[in-house]
Amino acid sequence: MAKLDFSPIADTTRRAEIVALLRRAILTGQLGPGQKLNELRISEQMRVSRAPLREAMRELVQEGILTSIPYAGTFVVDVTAKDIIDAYSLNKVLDEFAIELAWPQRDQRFFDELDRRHNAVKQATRAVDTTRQIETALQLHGLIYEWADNSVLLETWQRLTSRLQMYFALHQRARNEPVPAEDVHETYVALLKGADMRAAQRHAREHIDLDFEELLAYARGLEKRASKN
Amino acid sequence: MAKLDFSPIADTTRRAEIVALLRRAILTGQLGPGQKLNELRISEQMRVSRAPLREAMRELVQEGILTSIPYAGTFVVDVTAKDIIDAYSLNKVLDEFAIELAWPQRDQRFFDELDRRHNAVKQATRAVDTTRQIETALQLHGLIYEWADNSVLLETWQRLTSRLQMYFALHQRARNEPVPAEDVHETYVALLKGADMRAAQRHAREHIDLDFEELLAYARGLEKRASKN
DNA sequence: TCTTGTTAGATTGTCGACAATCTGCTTGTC
DNA sequence: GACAAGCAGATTGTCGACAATCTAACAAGA
Repeated sequence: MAKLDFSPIADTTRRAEIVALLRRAILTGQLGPGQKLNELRISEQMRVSRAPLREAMRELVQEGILTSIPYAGTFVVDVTAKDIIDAYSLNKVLDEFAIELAWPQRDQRFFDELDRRHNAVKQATRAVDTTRQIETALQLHGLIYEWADNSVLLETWQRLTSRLQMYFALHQRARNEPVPAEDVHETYVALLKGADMRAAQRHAREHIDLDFEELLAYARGLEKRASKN
Repeated sequence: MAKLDFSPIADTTRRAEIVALLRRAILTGQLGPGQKLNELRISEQMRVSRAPLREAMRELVQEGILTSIPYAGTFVVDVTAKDIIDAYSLNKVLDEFAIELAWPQRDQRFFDELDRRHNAVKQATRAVDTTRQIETALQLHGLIYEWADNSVLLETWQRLTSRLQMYFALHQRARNEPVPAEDVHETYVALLKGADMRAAQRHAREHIDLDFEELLAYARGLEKRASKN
């Protein structure tokens, strides 16, 4: 009999679906930073009672994309330039570590998956679907974390990714120009297939710094607008 | 008029208190790994309804010390040897990064706080209060993260600390012998006051590895006992 | 005019009850 | 005796209502 792997069945609780809905709304920028989440209004819109909604919100608070003030409300986290800097500098460190751990684990399945995700990025780029472009790029990026075989590291990166995705979405949304169609991941993929680990680590840093400049400019804009308070 | 800083007022929601109670119970080992948390029973014991209790549990699930299976229950996370290895290896990386960031930020207040926390450890050691000993040691350790001025890094470390504290508590609980009374932090503190950053980073790694060996032995014991399933 | 007290409305926090789901046992059938 | 169906019992998930708290507008007094 052939060995068959079943994937976990879908979460069947409203709570889990609400979490997914809210997270998506936040990470795509439909819910902007600082915006308040009115429990009654949202629960009515979703045709759900406040109990599972509130539980879902608690999860997202711990996930770091919502913040809660007792008796005042729950809000989408504010994004400051420093937050972005902090997230990115940590991401660099984690990247280096992840590559180091994943390096000896690379196998055929790794390379196949690498190509698959790379193609997904290219496809989203061609389709000019910016949201999906961000998603796929982060998934490509996350491969080394999945292969690093360190659950705590993976979990940490996934948390960080939530924020990065949010930052990128805000950035994309802010500038109306279409996203560059060129593929910036070609070198990264090639290096991960190669034999020079140090080179891969170095490139991960530099590649990140690339988009970083743009993102920072956007963040500084946010800073200024924050003075409107 | 003298400048006066007020600290934020205490959380006044039941939820927050429940979170604190549960976290403490788990981190001190009163609630062991794999143990199920019966909502009705706990809510009755705490004289609280299930709503805030469940919200509190959602937070702790996201914090990584509880795990939830829909319609089955919420349990204290299982601890495997690999979890401990993973947490520690990540901790090393984060430590190096934190020291690097905190290094130029060191000032008189840093040194004062360093001594204060170091004394707290020594006092707990003299009093043979193992729980407090773990707490204070982690707080001493956390100083570099607080001074690193990177909110994402600090948050990440605090999550990691939850687990480390849990692991240590389990370890301490497992062995009945009293904790060594000698002070293993003397060198660490001295190095943080010194001028050689690399040396401090190196020592952080080695110092961690010290307790690590013991902890790992305990973890492997857990592994074996897990076969009782 | 500025400050302080009051009040109404809205929103969050909490509660008790009901619905959905799981687990283990019993029952019946072969 | 083995095995599937079905039935309690317990537990989690969800709901609607009530209590506690905050906010903002307004009134009263210095």
